Amino acid sequence: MELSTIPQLFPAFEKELQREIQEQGEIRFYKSEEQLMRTGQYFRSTMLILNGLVKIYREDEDGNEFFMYYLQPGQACALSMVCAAEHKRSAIMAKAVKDTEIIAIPLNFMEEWMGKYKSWNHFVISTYRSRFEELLSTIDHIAFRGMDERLEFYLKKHQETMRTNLIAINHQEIANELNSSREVISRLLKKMEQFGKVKLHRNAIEIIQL
Amino acid sequence: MELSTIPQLFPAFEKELQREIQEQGEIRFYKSEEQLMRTGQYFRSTMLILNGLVKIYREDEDGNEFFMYYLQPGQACALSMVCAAEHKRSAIMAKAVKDTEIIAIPLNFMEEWMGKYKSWNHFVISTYRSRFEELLSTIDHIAFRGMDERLEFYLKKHQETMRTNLIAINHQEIANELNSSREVISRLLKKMEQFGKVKLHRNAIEIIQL
DNA sequence: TCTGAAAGGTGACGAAGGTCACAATAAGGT
DNA sequence: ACCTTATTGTGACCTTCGTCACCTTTCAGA
Repeated sequence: MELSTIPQLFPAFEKELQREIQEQGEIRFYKSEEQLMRTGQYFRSTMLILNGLVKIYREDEDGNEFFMYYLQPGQACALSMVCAAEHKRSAIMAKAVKDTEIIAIPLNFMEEWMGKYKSWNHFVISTYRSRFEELLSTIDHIAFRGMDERLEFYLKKHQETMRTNLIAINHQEIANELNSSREVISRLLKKMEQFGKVKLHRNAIEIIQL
Repeated sequence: MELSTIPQLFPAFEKELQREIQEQGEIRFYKSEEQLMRTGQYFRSTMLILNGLVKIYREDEDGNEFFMYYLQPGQACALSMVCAAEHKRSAIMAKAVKDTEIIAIPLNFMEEWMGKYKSWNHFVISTYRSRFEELLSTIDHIAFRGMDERLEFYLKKHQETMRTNLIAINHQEIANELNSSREVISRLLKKMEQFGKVKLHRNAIEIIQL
């Protein structure tokens, strides 16, 4: 299947680069819920998402986690680029939320291709750019918005990304991802239900109107 | 003075690139407190700091501002790169905190040099990288830490960046930069004074022990 | 020296959100 | 059908922080 997906997901890459990726990259599979990388880990490669879906979290020393953004097929983990290049520990945690297939590009090729392939260079830079903007928008939310707005935004993102109005998740997990507590999330969800924005089910939230 | 500072501040750049920067770049001066760019503005160029000091803020629609990080001589504004490249409006505000001299590189050269000069390419990427990390650390603070810790961190950054133990600033301004309120900052500072961490003066804070 | 503006201090109060304890429901396995 | 466990609901309470009102101190300029 890799033979078909790489040109499809990365059509801007030169044929030769697509071939190299297939030759040098190592395909890996992760089951849903499996961690692709842990906070504190070193990188030896950068990762391109082939299919599935990945969520990126920030963690602090006390184990609090905090959802930042999604990575979709055709995207790369900007942090793995940062860390691989600087030989630094990972500052983030990545988790598969569907069964996910990635291709890992060893650091040395990543560097080599930067000079060799214009399209790779462009890809790396535009990856930084888009993640940069995600981070800014994340900062906006936690700096300027209340938990109610953040919850709505979270649900909206989930809805758009997963393309479904029925979100299969429990309140505790949402609380973790927003670095809040279950009771608070439960209360806010209840309020949203009263406003007709969602309908609550066990282990699921149905989006009505956001 | 530009003739000497560019090779000095950007020693990794090829001689030819240094010459091009001097030829194509436009030197601009900003007085302390002057804004280098405003939220909502379009970019036609990216900026390299030659001397002085610049602070980068995030602003929301209601005019709340929020300090993110410093830019020092030899550094570039990553956001101006993002925005210039994508023809997007600025999502940030930049303000000189000392009299500051910058050199503005028009967008088309920025792109051209990416292919032409390895060192420029590397510079752009490492600018993204370091700003990326700044943003992550900013997120940490607002997501996981209370105002007390954030205030200490703010003062520490100021102290390190300005290389002085006497910070000339009033409480209201700190409150603005942390998106808090004067009273809260005053109270926290008082508490820090009781713990012997700082000594408070009018329009100034003396760092004792952080 | 006087005075007004700026800066800082303080108490009261409220809202948001975190924590605790425990009740109510629902689902799945036996 | 019954029991166990996971999930959700709820009230009480606390802390942090923002806001308001008003006071005190400091300082620069008339």
